[in-house]
Amino acid sequence: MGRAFLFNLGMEERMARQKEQYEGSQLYKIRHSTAHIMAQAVLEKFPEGKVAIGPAIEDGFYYDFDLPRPLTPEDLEGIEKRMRGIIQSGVNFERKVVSADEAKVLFRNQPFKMELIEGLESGEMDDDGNPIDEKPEISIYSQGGFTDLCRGPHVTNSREINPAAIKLLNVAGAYWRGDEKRPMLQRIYGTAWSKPEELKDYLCRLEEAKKRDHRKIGQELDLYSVNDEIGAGLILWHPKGGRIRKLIENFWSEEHEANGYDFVYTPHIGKAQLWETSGHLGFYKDNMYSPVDIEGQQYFLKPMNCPFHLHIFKNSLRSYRDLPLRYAEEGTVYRYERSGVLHGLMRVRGFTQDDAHHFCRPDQMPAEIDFVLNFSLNILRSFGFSDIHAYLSTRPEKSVGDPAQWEAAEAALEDSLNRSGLDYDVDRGGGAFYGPKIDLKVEDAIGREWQLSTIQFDFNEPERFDLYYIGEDGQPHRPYMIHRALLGSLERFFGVLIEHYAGAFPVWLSPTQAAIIPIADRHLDYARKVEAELRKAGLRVMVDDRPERMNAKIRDAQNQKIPYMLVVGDKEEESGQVALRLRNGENPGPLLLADFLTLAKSDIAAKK
RNA sequence: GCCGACAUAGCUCAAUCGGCAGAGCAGCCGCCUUGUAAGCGGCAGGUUAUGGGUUCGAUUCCCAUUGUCGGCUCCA
Repeated sequence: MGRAFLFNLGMEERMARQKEQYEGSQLYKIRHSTAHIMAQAVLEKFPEGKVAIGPAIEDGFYYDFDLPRPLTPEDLEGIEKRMRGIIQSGVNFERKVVSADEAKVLFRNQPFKMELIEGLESGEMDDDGNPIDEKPEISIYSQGGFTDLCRGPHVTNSREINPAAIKLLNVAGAYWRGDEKRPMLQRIYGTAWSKPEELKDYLCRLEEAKKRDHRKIGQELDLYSVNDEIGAGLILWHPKGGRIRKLIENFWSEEHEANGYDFVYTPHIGKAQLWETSGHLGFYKDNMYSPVDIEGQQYFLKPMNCPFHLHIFKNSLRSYRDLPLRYAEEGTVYRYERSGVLHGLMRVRGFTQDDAHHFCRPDQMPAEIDFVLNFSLNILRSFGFSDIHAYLSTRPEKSVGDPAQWEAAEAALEDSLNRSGLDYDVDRGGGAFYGPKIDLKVEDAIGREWQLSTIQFDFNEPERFDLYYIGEDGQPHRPYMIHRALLGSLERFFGVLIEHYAGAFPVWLSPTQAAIIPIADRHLDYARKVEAELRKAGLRVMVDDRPERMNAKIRDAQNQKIPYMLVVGDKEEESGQVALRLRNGENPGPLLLADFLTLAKSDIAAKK
């Protein structure tokens, strides 16, 4: 995504206001000032160190340094201790406006600051390195012998910071100005709050996120793995993960079937010429793997499915009566990702997109957008994502296609968003060069946003492949093409699902829906009868027939996050009942098998 | 890719200064026949990620490779 140029519209205005509110808040000042105090502590330890920038960020702050040696965790402890000392000594933060020349003298030994001053002086960028419109005044802040180039604001005295509510979190590498061609600096991340309880809350939240980490749960529940010998970023779906994937795919297929999609299947490789025509070898080559040679011809692994779908469209002469056409495919693509960015299921090198391409007439386009947006929302909601935010990205400076078409497409996207009632942001100029798009992001159970769906116009490929249909007038016309991935990739979607539910998937997606737990061996026959009955009704159940105590079986079922545990003993066997226990620890107790079945079926139907 | 940290049994983790690699869980075998989150005993499990080097001797020190983690950049 390019740099966001935000316009005032609905939610973004609210977000901008929130951001402004944050930047004016005491907490913001506390964090920003804590960053300065950290820089002071670091420079006391490494007088020859160079400082870069150190802003307050969401939940905390960071500061970038160029230091003579890598920092260790022990260094961090020492720095944090010294910071508390500085805070408690009650240093004042003093602001002073200086001329560029004065600043240059002050910071003559700080090359990064010098660069910032030059930026400020020429009126090109602010002290965070962001482009600005007006030439700002240059201000400096000093505290306890440490002076920093800074716009502020800051606390007036360090006593406003609670030394028990700050904590340094970790050290990481970061490029100066985020540019990989420039020096790598050491960035220390920290967090700061008004009260110690808030710090504790925040650390709990981090802990909670760690517990939900799909990589951890993926192993605990035996859902998937990656293997050294196979390769980084290549996913092995284990039986339980595979079961869930299959359930997702079945639901996906049914919904697509019922909504006018056709299913297509396409190969994993295609000749160089295909990717020349599509333009991928021009603009996407960096993400594509080296070609394989087949009888002297170069073939590339596909990074996208669209060229194949375009060829299916092209394979027959199309009438305006045939449109819209909706081709859907769970297409597995391979993209080169730099080793450092790989991350569990979220960022991989081979993944399956739930892809589709819509081809329609210009007059059908608004309805088609409405359709695809609503279809997407319905599916996402079925998976338990109720908080969905949309992002509309419009025409960038460099683009292909007729500007009038762009405008029509953007208007259709925005109208459709308005009709949907969704909150949305507009990223003006943030679209791809080939068309505007809507991205949908879902909020998970602990408030994090994940991008899943994307709905993109493409004015490029129909042109490149010379797609046309015959109109009412008997003449060829270029169709509109919409590219959409709804769940995004099955791998990432699975990762998001795992984190959203912390592994406790809704019943309809649980690999095992009920564990039948016989108390003693003599209950095994009855347990098998219950199993057979539930199987017949379509439930995924298992009997835990290990020679273990009931308590152990309950514990294991609970840890496996199986939705229903059905304990069967003498009483249940006599009365044709099962004793129901839920994975949240609730214990509704005995009920007739038929009643349990009704309950389970209603939970499944409600996608609970 | 870059910066930093890390890699020991299926999993979670020990092993002092360079001196015979160990525990819990899981697995297997047996005993117990059990009422809502771990019953008891035994057995087995290792080229210490891979390759090289230093050393009388390397899990430990050095180099390379692969992978993982935290970030940067990028992104479904």
